[in-house]
Amino acid sequence: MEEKNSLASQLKAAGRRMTPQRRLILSILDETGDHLDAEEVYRRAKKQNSNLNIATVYRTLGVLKEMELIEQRYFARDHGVEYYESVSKGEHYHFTCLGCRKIIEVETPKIIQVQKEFSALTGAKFTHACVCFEGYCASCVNEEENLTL
Amino acid sequence: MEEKNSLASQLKAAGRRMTPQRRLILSILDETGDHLDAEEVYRRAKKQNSNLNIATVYRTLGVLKEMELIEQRYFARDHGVEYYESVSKGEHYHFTCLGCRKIIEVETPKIIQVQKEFSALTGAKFTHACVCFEGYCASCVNEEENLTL
DNA sequence: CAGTTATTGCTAATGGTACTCAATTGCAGT
DNA sequence: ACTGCAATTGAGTACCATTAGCAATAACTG
Repeated sequence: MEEKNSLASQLKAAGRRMTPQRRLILSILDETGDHLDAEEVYRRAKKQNSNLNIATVYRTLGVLKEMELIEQRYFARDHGVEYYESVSKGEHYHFTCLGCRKIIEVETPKIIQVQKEFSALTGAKFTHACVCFEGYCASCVNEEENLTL
Repeated sequence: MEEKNSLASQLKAAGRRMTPQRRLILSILDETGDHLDAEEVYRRAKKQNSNLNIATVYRTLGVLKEMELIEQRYFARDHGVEYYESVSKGEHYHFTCLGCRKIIEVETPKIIQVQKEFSALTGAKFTHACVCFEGYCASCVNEEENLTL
């Protein structure tokens, strides 16, 4: 309830309003550990509000992103689609397995280091880094080897 | 001519044919230092072959990528569009300035290090890393400061 | 030179996202 | 609680980069 109040007041501060749709969509992204695209958010949300429209999902994802409550991601397998995840997780990156489509999260301080070095060198200021890795996970590498033998 | 022969035979090896359109499109990507999207490749190529069709550009970019003669890039400013550049350059990444839209190339071994560490840790095999940075370059940072003062 | 088949050009389709607009709803002030 | 107004919604449509289908053309083989 604390959370809802804070969300409502954050919205208000930005001249926006709290609506059931927004609450619903944010709760879906907060509760899942997955990375969802607009379509999947829509599918899940529609179960609880069958009247919901996909346009509202896109709009809501937009405002939640603007308020930095969720983050936009792209995955190597499909750069044409935007995925979202809640910001509550720490800084991390994504490895997509081309074999089984699994997404493995990669934690490393090195990306931040690159940013710092580049900033120090050039004076540039970073706002965002999009990093996605692509390849085959250990078990898919093994399967592939078995096939080619 | 050595090059053309090797390209032709590479194509042949893959059951493909050499065509003037393919030669033209590859030469454009080879000669420019820029990052071009399909539309821009099309615009430039059309000057030399006014009959060329955009679908051919997309198809050709596809085969050149498959043959690893060019690489696909995405930039933070516009993830909905694919950009291409010739592979002749070394490993590098891109920083897009949100102020002036300039693209600065970032060279660092750290990304490769991340891949190696992750591979060692999990046994995964990398095929590709998509890294794009976004922010403001030094001169745009300065301008911004002047504005807000 | 002829036959096979990859490739081209054209056009229409696709798919994710954004826009328009009338109807609805949240909320501040009464 | 009631009103007024601006923000939001749902529905439909538009948009734009990319892809697919297909008949005509052209590149390589013998």
